[in-house]
Amino acid sequence: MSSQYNPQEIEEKWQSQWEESGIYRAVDSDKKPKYYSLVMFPYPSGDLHMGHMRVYTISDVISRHRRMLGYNVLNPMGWDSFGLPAENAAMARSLHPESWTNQNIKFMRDEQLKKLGTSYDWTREVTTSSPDYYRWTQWIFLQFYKAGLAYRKQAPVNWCPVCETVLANEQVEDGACWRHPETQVVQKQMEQWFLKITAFTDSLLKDLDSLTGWAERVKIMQRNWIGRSEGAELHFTVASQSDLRISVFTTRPDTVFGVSYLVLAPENRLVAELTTPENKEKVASYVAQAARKSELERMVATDKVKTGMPTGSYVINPFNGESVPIWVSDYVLMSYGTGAVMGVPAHDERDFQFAKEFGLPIREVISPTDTPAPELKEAYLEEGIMVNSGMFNGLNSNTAKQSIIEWAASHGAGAKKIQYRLRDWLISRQRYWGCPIPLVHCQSCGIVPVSEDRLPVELPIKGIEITGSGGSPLARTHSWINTTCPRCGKEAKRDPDTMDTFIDSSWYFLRYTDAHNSAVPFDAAKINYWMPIDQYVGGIEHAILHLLYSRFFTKALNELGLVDCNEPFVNLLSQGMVTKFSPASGRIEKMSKSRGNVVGTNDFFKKFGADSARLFTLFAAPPEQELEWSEEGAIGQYRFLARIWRLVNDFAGSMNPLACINEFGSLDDSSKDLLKLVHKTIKAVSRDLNTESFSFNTAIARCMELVNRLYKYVAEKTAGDELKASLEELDLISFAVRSLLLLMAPMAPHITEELWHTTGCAGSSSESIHCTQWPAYVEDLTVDNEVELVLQVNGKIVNKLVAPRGLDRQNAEQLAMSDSRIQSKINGQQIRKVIVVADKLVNIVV
RNA sequence: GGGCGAGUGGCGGAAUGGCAGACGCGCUAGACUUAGGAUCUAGUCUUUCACAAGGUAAGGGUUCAAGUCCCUUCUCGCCCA
Repeated sequence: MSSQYNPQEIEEKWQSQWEESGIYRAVDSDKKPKYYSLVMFPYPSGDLHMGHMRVYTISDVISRHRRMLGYNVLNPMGWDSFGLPAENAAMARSLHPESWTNQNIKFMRDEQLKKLGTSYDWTREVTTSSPDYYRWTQWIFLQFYKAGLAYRKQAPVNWCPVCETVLANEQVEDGACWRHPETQVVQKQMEQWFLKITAFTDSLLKDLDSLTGWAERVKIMQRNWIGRSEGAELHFTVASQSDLRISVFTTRPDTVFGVSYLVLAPENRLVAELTTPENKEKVASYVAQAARKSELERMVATDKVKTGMPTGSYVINPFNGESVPIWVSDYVLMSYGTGAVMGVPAHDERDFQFAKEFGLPIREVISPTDTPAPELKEAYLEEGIMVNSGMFNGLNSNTAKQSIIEWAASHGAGAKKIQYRLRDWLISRQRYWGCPIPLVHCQSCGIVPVSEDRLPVELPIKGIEITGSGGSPLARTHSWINTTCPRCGKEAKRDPDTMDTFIDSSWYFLRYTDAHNSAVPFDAAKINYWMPIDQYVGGIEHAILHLLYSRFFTKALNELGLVDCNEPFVNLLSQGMVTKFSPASGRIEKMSKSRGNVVGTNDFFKKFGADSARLFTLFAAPPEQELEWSEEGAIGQYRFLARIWRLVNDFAGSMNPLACINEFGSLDDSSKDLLKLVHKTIKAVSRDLNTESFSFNTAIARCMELVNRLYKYVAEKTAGDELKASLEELDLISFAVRSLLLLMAPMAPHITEELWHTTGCAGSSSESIHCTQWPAYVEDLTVDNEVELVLQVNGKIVNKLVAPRGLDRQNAEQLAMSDSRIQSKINGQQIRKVIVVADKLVNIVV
């Protein structure tokens, strides 16, 4: 008589027992080898759905597996809890961001992550919006400031003139404010804080090569983001002011003889200086118009008609002495290179469009044939033979680059330059719900850091009004913004901005190693015991920013002597997103609330249990691929677990918990097959869960095969209603069941724990399956003595036959030749070649 | 436009260059019953009564042998512009 598989009963029971016994707590400096398993921590938005659960499941399986392999596992969890949604929620429901956030954290922790059956060490939980945490975010910022890694400069922000506030990029929709689409957002210059990530450009780029445990595509994305390009900086002297030079960066110095104009970015300070009086009005209005566009809009507009305005000034091309006009256009960005480019219409697409639009000369200087074309229909971008280029004529354009640079260098007209796309990190946010910047602006002393023993600079919680307009809430909170200067004691003001939330998440993994230290951000011994992270799991959407910033922080802290490691994440698994059919669009899309295609966690857990949900997300697709949620598929996993439940419960009375079979003994053929299958399954699942592959889907498939085989075996040994098996055979079944439970334990932690106890495997000390050693297999028992040999003629399968394992070349060939079907296929033709693949096939080529 | 990746049954997906479609979902038939969101058994790429033949987006190539490697084309996805 077996009871029904009732997941909600056993899952809740084990979750509370695990919590009580504290089996998932990591031990600092334990003798066992350490394993730091990390999953990207969530923003506490309030409600996780099945789509979110995938990443936590994957990371949890890895952690549990490693624990069973004998590692001292650190598997922590926390909350990336600063950010705009909390402010929006505060506005929408008149709740304080702090209470809204804390409420969400409680629900997500207790009702969602814990109910998934995760094995986190909750004693190390961190919350980035808690003063205990952001105190150290501020401390690290001050270390960066002292080391010259944080500095201040002017930068544009999105400004809504109606709200009188700064908008985040995601609050700008089609160039308008999200709250009133009729209001155009403008770009406004403000003094803001930057972190000098560019000081680490070389190391961030070069060390990617050492990250062999990262997917190549993620590394490529990072490389592209850093964007190293080799070229030259060339100087053009202004015609009317021989002491003024404009520098441009170009990757194509070989096209310098084709320059027919120079373009300045609208924000370039030289614009005002170089615009002649008769053009002032038009240029000023153009610059104002450009300010309304976001940088993204300007970059994306490659195919659109170019706009621009001549300044009326000219520069001299140092190579040919020509005088060419200076224009202003928004296709040039101030933030990249020097904010000025040379226009070579014949050999650059954007320049070509620009020249066509404004009737500027298009002069070919690189020709595919070495005979100049009469008229170019489009820009020629490839290398070729240089023409119209004075002394460089006839050279190959690619090799001429070097000569051009040398000429420029010897004539004071430029030099070789390596340019990066990566820019310094603007971290000031004109928002409330973020980490305050611990600096004071004093009229007489300037910028003064808050002294470290006065940290944290706490966010004011009371008396805050979040309305979304009238400027930053912090700047309007007089009791907070007004302070005294730490140096001279006179009246001063705090910095009104908060830090980008990417800062909070750039070091959270370091705090987990010593989450409650109130003297330092982390103890040196602890951090160097745990770091670096052995396996990081997270969404591909963070492939660039979060990972790059975290790498930067680690390198900076390493330089400051606070951490020994130089790269935080040894292995990285970027899991694919979860999709589902969305009735709104009629398409399969990423699961999200706004698309209306979410599957809630708790309804599913109640009906089918967390184990079924876990198994389905692991089974339906390999971790790096997209996964389409399917209710039927998930129920299929429930059926699989119920099948295990019945099998094990029915057998529990005959169970020998200690059985471990490593040899055939006097077992019959069918039993031998089962024994081999058990060993094969252990081998396959062990390999599938290994770091390189993480093939959870095939691991589960192997377990299913074992269960199917066990059902058949038990049926074979059953006469009437009774199991008629020898003691040896009962031991075999016991061993199979025990192995199955262990193999499935990381993936389905609740049901395996329950059955581990009902079968008596837990023993008298009642030890958890999750603290039990991962099963071992005997290699000899994973190979078959007889193999199926495939016989081919000219690569076509003719016959298959059973042959003893380890047949040598000659014997295999002989066996094949004597086969009657082979004989008739060859039919006396001449044999040209025979290929034998040991224990697999014989291919006869005629 | 550039970079990267992927195209395999009705569906999700398996397959160190060596038997294509493991495992699951769905479907079909049967059995059984305590009628449950059951369970068990068998079947399920295409054509064919069968023998057999064909089949991994399309076309070409390398190889004794290609889903897998190379080239061209198409489609889709992601990132960058």
